[in-house]
Amino acid sequence: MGDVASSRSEQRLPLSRERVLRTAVAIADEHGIETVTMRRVGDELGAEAMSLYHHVANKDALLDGAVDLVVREINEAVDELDAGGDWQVAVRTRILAARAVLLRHRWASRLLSTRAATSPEVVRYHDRLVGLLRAGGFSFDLAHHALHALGSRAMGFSQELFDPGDGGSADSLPPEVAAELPNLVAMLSEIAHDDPASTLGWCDDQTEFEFGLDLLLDGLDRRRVATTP
Amino acid sequence: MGDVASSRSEQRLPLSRERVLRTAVAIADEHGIETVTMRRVGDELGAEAMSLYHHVANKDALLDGAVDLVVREINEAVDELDAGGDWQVAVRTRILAARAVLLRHRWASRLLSTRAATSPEVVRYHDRLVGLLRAGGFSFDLAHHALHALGSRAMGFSQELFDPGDGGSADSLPPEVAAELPNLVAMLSEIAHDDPASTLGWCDDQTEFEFGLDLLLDGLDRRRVATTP
DNA sequence: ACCTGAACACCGTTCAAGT
DNA sequence: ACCTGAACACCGTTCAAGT
Repeated sequence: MGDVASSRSEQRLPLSRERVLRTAVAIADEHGIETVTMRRVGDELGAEAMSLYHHVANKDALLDGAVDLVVREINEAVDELDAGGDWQVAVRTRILAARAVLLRHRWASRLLSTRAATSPEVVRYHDRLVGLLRAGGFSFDLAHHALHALGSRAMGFSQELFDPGDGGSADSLPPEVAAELPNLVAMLSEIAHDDPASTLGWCDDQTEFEFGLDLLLDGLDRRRVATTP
Repeated sequence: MGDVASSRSEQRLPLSRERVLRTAVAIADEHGIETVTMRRVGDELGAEAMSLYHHVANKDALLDGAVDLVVREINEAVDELDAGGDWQVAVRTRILAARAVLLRHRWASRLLSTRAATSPEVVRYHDRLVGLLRAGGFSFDLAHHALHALGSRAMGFSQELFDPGDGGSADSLPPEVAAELPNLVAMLSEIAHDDPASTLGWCDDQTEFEFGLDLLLDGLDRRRVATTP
């Protein structure tokens, strides 16, 4: 019905690469990336799946293009930020702004880390980041290490391997399982004791992201000072 | 031909969950994860694709099981290590051992970060890691932050967003592109100048991984000291 | 030039039927 | 119980044909 692109009133706008990619992003945002199929994107545009091939090479190119649109959105948000002052503040602010955009397109981070394809927008983002580091007194060598050390965190997301809070409270586990996990069980029960209100969802993603980020930024600053005459 | 499981001499061993999963791992190791299909795994075992459904619920379960096999391999490697001494050394050694296993199954890290499914083996790995941190003087709270901060690095891999060395030497870029990337171009040319031999492949993954890891471990130790009476 | 209908190859999966 | 053949729904994609 009133779905992504309400298809009736518009008098069949001609397709374009831009419209195709924007539609893919919209579908992914609303229904998840796994529902983005050539047929579905075509439907949403009032066209056949096969028509898309005049504007994108194939499905891989469509997904690459959709991700690139998101990174462009990041770059636009980030270009407006103040690049002066303390480098740690500038870098931190920039990375958290990138994160805010990615939180609006939750499917994007997985694709971003999956497809090696280094899009111009991704490279541009990193170029500006190196600029901030240089302005903050980093050698090119240390800036280079910094990019690697930050990894996906540079762009505002990190790969959580498992959510320690997922299991709920410690005593929800079967005893024979709990016996095999003495440290996690103890950790969970201490947290539950300290803050009984929050058994589930006691890991605040944003807080944890910032904790890890600050750890890296502090460490990098220490290396910077150590290598600067 | 002499493929993953040479199918002739063996007198049709009965299928089992274990054999199905091991075959999936072997195919992924040799030909890539994208070649692992139900039909292919069946073929390799001299059975029909449909027979697999008696041993795994569906393809998702098969992939989960295959990843779990790899994590079990990590746990076996890691259980043999010395858990005593300096906590940083113990944790570092353990993480690099996990990394060594993952490098033998390069497809696994992507699946590991993709599927939220917190397998018993993954949870077990983290339980032991928390144990090391506790023994090193971490509070449960700080150990918890540490897990988040390490993220996928705890298990030996990190999400590289793009390889700054991928573009080759700086002057291989078209000039109008290079003009848009002043900082990366300068970074690349300085590296090329300092070490002319290595234009491509000048980022050593292992070195960069350890750099980022040490940054985090140092930062965590500093926090530990700051919070310990 | 842009769009389409029919068709193809290849998936995961169901189900009734075999032993 | 374990395994299988045929079939189904749903992909991405090719291609010749339309305007």
